Formats: sequence, structure tokens, C-alpha cells
Amino acid sequence: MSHKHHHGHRHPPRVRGLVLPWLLLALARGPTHGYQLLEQLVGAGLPVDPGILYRTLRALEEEGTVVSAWDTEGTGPARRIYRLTDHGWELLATWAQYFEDLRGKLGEFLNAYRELADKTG
Amino acid sequence: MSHKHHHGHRHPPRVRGLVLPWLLLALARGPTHGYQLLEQLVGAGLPVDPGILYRTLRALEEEGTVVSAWDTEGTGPARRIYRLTDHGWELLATWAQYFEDLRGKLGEFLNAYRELADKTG
DNA sequence: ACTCATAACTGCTTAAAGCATATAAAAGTG
DNA sequence: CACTTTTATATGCTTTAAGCAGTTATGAGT
Repeated sequence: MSHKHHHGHRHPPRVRGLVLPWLLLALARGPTHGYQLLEQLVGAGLPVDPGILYRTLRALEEEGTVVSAWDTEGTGPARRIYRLTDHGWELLATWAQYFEDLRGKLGEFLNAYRELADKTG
Repeated sequence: MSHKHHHGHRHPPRVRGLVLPWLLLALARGPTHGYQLLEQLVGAGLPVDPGILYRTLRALEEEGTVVSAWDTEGTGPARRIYRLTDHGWELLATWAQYFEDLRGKLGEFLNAYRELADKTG
């Protein structure tokens, strides 16, 4: 019966809250639709669930961070094209600032860790 | 009447999931108790709510990442001293690896953003 | 006719955090 | 001594980002 130790240690190391800023960055390159964003983010090594993506886009629109319009030209199902507003650009800028700070903190973390791992391990 | 624009644009730029790894790092420096960890994290520029901290520590213990023991010596209320287990060290190592990756991604983000911000204004 | 790629969206659940509050021991202060 | 503050741990309720599964629909390929 293989004494499976019940400690549930899940915790696949991962932080949350990255989808939104990455969406903003992707949209900063130019207006596009959800499905394309989905592929872009996967390509950038940030796989994201479609449900999350579409819901996030709609939430962003409610806040005035993006605006959308249907595109019925072309083939296949209609696409909803999203575009960054001025407020969206401002928000992206604050994210960039925050990320600079976070990058610094991660550096400190890693330095401290390496020092400890050397000493201890 | 101050036409308070109803776009709720909250989103104080912040990622989630950092408390746990920073706790692991702090504990890697040596066994200590929650209140001290609280002050350490605030000192490291990572302000954390006491409720979150204590609950996280208990969750970590349930998983076998840390172990605790009451310290009734000394003055003031009793302290629960936490110590990293071997599994805790392993978990910290995987976080460090993840953070290296994340740091790289943040760098890419910032480079891409600066390029766009230059071009666009 | 059938399947597949494209495209958008909903429902239910979990995980980490935010915020407020409770409890209690000891130290400091008028 | 009564009162407040500091140290220390903990719970309850809510929100938010995400995980996971599924639905609807258009058009192209076979």
C-alpha cells in the first residue's frame, strides 16, 4: 500500500498576475484579437488558458484600459479586435516600473539564496 | 460634483505568490518565529499581512516544508519557532530556479516595452 | 457528411491575498 | 495600580487571478 506521505506538497513554483501585464505589452505592439494574443503569449513562454484570457480582456475593457470592435471581414468566425487606450498605455508604464523593481528584488533573492546554498549545501 | 469616472481601474500593479518563497528564503537563514519573519519581510520591502503569514506558515507545516516548536523561554507571549526541513530546502531550490527564469522574462518584457515606448512616444 | 482549425465565451472551483478582528502575555507609563 | 503599547499568534469573511472543463459557431479541408 505504499505509505504515500500525505503531505500534499503541491506548489508548482509560479507567481500569479502576469497575464494582465503581458496582455498589455502584446497589445502595445498593435491592435489584435484574443485568439492571436493567445498564440503570442504561448510563443513568449507564457501559456495562458483561453478562458482567463478572454475574461481578462473584457475586464480590461470595462475599466477603459482597452476598447474593442468586431471584425467580420475576412474568413472564419468574427474576431473582436482590442486596442490599447491612453489609460492602457499609462497602466503598462506603471507595470514596467513595477517590473523593474521586482527584477531587482528577484536579483537580491537569488544572490541571498546562492550565498546560503554555498555555505550550507 | 466631480464626475468620478466609473471605470474601476484598480490593478495596483502587483504579482501574487511571492510571500511563500520569501518565507522559505528567510527561514533558510535559520529557524525563527512568525513575528520576526514579519519584520524581516517588511525590512526586505515585501510588506506582508500577519494573517497571510501565519496561515502560510501553518500550510507549509502541513506539507512538511517546515516544522515548528513552541518556545516558552524568554519574555512575552510564546513564540512558535519554524525550521526548514530537507523538503523545504528542495522547494526553495526549485523556487530559485523558477525565479531565474522569471527574471529573464521580466528582462525581455522591459526591453520590449522600452523599444515600444521609444518608438511610440 | 465529417472532422479540424479558428474564434469567443461561460460555469464551477481553488489559491493567494486583503482586511478586519480576537486573544493573550509582558513591558512601559502616569 | 489602572491603562496603554508592544510582542505574538490566530480566525473569519471577501476578493482576485487562475485552473479546468465545457459550449457555441464559422468556415475550410477531406
